[in-house]
Amino acid sequence: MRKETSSNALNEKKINATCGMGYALSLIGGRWKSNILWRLLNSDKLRYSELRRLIPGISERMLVSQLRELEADQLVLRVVYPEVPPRVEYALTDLGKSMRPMLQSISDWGEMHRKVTAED
Amino acid sequence: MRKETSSNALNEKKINATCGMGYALSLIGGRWKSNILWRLLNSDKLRYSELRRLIPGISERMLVSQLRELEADQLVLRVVYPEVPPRVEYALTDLGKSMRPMLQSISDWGEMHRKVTAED
DNA sequence: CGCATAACTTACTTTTTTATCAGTACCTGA
DNA sequence: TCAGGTACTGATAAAAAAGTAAGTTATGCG
Repeated sequence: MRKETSSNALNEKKINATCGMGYALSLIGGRWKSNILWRLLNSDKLRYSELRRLIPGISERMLVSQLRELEADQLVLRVVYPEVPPRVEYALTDLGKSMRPMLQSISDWGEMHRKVTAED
Repeated sequence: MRKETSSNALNEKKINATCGMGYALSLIGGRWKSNILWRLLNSDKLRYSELRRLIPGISERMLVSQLRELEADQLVLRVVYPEVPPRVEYALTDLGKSMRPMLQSISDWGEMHRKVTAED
């Protein structure tokens, strides 16, 4: 759980309140979020079980919690079909889709950095 | 300290090895890094004490450790002047400067997201 | 009835990251 | 000689993030 009054939490809050960059990173910075977002950017929508299969190594707990956070931040839409067995589909919202150029530039820069520093 | 063989560490390693985005985020994702990088982007070079003053709330230990990581990742250059009292200046490397468009796009998107979600 | 299935929960532990706070070395000017 | 500035280091503790493993729910099918 989060302790809202710790220096830790307060520092994070202060940073995010003043800096768009810190704020944005807090939204996409979870361990598995980039991976999840990447999958969703490349396919219209995905079921929970598809995401689980596509992302090797992720636990159910992590998959759910990252999805819930993305949903709370209005980046991902969760659609439940009242069937048995259940079916739940995840898709990017418009706000989520607006991340594409940013995510692309992060990805490109990362690959560039990796290449450049590998030469040493 | 880091335990290189934990599932946690292995997961991170695997993600970063395959995904430029995860890799890039691991370089700029520290609590204070965006702040430090922002300052350095906006001024040619800064002394340790200037950074400390510019970034309210950061502890010396955090400032040093974040700078050291940035240095290890070849994003920041550390120049020591053998004077008394000591003078140490930090500046972005060329690789560091190459982050500007990426950081700008992260920042812009963050501000946009904040504005849009504040309307609810 | 009892099993299978999808999409989760819950309880708990481990690992990682941040914070706190007290040093250190060096010379200098008073 | 002694306080003061600069740029740190180290030990320890607190907080947060991530991982592990075992439930849960609802229902259609054999």
